[in-house]
Amino acid sequence: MGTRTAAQRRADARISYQERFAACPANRLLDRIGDKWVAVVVKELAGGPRRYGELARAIAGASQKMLTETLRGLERDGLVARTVTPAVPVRVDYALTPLGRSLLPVMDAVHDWAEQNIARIDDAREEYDTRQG
Amino acid sequence: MGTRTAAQRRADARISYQERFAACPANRLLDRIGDKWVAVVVKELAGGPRRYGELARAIAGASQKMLTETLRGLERDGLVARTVTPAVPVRVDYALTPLGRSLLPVMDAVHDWAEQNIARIDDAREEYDTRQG
DNA sequence: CCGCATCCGTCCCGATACTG
DNA sequence: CAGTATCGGGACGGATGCGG
Repeated sequence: MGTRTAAQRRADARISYQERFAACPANRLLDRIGDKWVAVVVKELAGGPRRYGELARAIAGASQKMLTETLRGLERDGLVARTVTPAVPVRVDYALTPLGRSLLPVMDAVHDWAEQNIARIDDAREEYDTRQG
Repeated sequence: MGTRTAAQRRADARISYQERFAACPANRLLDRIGDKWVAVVVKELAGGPRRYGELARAIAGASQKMLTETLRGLERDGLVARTVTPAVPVRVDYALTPLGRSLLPVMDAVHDWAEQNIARIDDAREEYDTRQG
């Protein structure tokens, strides 16, 4: 011992890298907003508070499970506020917090770039695909 | 027949929604830049062209497979250019295309927001977790 | 040096059924 | 109305070995 194999050194390097990677704010944010349903939910809530059922109908593509999990995650991160009104039947509202609203310009930047450049990406993709079958 | 069950109607609604979802430029872009290694690779290439081996060493956390797949995906989308120099041994360089460079401000916006607000997210998360064990 | 092929574990996500 | 519980398929991502 005292010496390590190349594989061990690579593994160690990877682990320490993973730690720094996980600590990087930008990566963590992308992990969050890259979640499949976050963008749509945030966009929907940008128009004001919504009840759970309203979201479920507006975002028909998401299963109940994914919608709930997405909302829970956003709530945990302080981007969305969940308000329970005890009544019969129960009423639950979701709304963006100030922190969540501060994220909207970033989402808009992403959205705008996508609108303007998606055609170029599609072209590049098509050419790439035809070039190599 | 002629009538459909509620389950069928829901399934249909979900499918048509999925199609619109997949067609939305912003979602497609997030799908791309949300990929685990895209952000780091783009950031690395922002500093100029890099050889494959340089990228592999700089991004020690990614396996060879993921690095190659990420680069291929970016190349397919026209965000990265791949240049092969026939020699012995072969030399391969990767660089951002103009389209890829136009994405940098967007990535910066994400990065800046993350830098400024990640602490708030961490606080919210900690409070949420302690509140409900 | 650069990358592909293969195998394999994990975890995301959807479908379904049940609760208060 | 607003969830929770559980199960299963399939994609994602990592390790390893071979090929040009």
